Amino acid sequence: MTMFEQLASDGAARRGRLHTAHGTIETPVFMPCGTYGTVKAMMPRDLKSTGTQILLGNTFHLMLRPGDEMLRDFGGLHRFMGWDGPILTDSGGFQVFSLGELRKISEAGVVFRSPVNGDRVALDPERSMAVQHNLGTDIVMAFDECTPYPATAAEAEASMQLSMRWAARSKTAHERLLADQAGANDCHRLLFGIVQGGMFPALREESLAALTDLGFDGYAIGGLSVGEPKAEMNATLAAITPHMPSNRPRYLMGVGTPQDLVFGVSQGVDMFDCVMPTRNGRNGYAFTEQGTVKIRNARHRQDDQPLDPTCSCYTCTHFSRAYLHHLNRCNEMLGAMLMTLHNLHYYHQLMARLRASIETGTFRSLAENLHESWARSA
RNA sequence: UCCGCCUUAGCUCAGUUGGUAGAGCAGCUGACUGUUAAUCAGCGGGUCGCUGGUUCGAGCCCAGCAGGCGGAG
Repeated sequence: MTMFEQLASDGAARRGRLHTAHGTIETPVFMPCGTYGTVKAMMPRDLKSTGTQILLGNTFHLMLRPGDEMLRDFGGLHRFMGWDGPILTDSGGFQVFSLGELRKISEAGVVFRSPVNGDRVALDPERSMAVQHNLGTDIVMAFDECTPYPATAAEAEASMQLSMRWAARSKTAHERLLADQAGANDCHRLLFGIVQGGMFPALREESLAALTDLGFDGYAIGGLSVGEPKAEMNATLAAITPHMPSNRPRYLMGVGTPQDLVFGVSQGVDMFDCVMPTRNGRNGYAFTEQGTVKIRNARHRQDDQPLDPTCSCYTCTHFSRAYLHHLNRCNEMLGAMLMTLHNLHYYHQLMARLRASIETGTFRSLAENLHESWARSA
């Protein structure tokens, strides 16, 4: 059985299937972020009920707490957090970007100051691979540097070249770890490389070529949605996806809004992840078929309507906007839970509709309808 | 009845040796894209209890009054 199979296509959009040690993933797929071994405010059974197929964990955060060796000895992250589906782990590369002043980068790797207790924490390709294997992740991400924006061509190139050298080291370390585990029934573990290169198409192509020369199970696009204008992000994405291998999954990292997902799928992206549905949900911001809803706004104080009348999630079938408004005002945790539940349900429903439309060749008209509907409310 | 303390934003309170007022919360709004985030940011809002006095100038000093709290009878 091949690891990734393409079932249908509609324009550049692809409908596929990705096989992992913990199950098969229907693509295009959205993956919620479970940074610290939990998708915040969600129990695993909630995730299942919203249609979550695979979720993210984070190398950097989990190695700090509870520690990757502890998790290995415990039997892995899946058992620890009670999630039996696939898990993809970010390599810590995004923390190289997001922790800003708390880090020092060199050829060897990165030294962080732990945001937990100020400890000195070192991370490099070899350590990142070891941590991800200790966690027992299904999809390992190469250790990279997420290039900041804005960056000059020279800066973006230097950063990208460093990420490519780290990608080679990641692959070597990953294969050594796989060899060590040969015989264990759990060696079906994928490794994805990450394309960098800032907003420069030529650098992006160069990065992709470096990665395909090495050969990875999947190819991710990193370094987007880091503060650049939307048009620039879309242009950069559109410039690189046509060059990506069609027989491997394509993953757009850290993106995005529902509109971003539709655009990404239209460009042939298979996988997405983003904190937006969960973080924004906790902050009182809902995504609906009619556009976004800021539940804290005074206009919802006595609103007896559901968040989204077309939605079949537990939140929308049981509670009013007035109640969600009240919970948010009172800072009650149930508010964060119900809002997150809805947002994830909405994201996964959206992906399911996109998948179905690719199968029936109606992707384009669905995308147009969605944009019209979102635009009407905005 | 006497003595002391208090009265400043919707609420709880800061306001240094006199130089026409601030915070937190509440309210209203915005942001959030491989999570250092149940987070962060902006805005509106006050005859400083009332009436006089001293002073170039009073939320700050003085007198009286009103209301509140505590104590003594």
